Amino acid sequence: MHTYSTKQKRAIFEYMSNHIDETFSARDIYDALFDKSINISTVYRNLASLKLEGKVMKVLKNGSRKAYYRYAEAEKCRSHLHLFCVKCGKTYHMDIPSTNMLVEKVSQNSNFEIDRLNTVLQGICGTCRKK
Amino acid sequence: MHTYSTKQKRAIFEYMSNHIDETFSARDIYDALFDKSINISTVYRNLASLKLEGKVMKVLKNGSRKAYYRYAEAEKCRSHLHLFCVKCGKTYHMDIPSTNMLVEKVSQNSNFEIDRLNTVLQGICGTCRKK
DNA sequence: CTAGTTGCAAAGAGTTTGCATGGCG
DNA sequence: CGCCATGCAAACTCTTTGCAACTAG
Repeated sequence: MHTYSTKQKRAIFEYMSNHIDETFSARDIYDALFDKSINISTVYRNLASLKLEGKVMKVLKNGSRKAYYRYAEAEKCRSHLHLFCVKCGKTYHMDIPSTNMLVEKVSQNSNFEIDRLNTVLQGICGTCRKK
Repeated sequence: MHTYSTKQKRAIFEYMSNHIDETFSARDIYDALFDKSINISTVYRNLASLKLEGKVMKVLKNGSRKAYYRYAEAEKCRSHLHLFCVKCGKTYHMDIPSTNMLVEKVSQNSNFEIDRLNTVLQGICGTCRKK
């Protein structure tokens, strides 16, 4: 099954890639692209499709029952952990050798293979802690 | 606002505490206690209540849009990380130096305060990897 | 052309809520 | 008794799906 490049899909991806590290629900994107009048089903279908392609990452936000998505550079994100600030909604990339090494240590010690692309550490970022 | 100890709440908590480390959706519990004919709304209300009391932990499972809950011993769980196997649904408690170090390293390097009770590392456990 | 994509409306799943009734303390 | 919890049904939110019309390649 081949996949086409439609103006709706391009608009959604363009919007997300212009807002790296912000998380969006399907509704957020629908609203943000209101002027382009893209149907909400189309937003859902394209988010699923972009996720399959590894261009977008799904984030589960605790305390919320809906799904959030954010721009993802698959190759880079597969190698590091992500931090998600429950206050401001930003995603932080922990591409630090010492933490990456620790993730591997955890894998070895527990024989548990961590899925970095789908794991998001929940907490509060430095900026929000100061407030 | 005081809270009462009802037979429904006791049944739900008893069931969960007899199945430590397994995760349950509201529906799972509703079905498991079918003979007690507890209303599904009551299950939801009590899960929320038990969560507030720290007796139960909410788990977001990726790829699913529903919430899962599991028995939690608040004090112990506040100090370690949890691994959730996306294959078998079991939760593992990583009370080992390397994971605790991971949390501290992340805190130091990024000034990010990880919420251990709400963070669940996603992956595949040793047992499932062998299959 | 022709297979994938869109819009629309309707269906589904999971969860929450209002209200009268029931039960804990 | 008084207040909280329960059951029931209805409402809600988020997401998915069927289908006819449309469009990218």
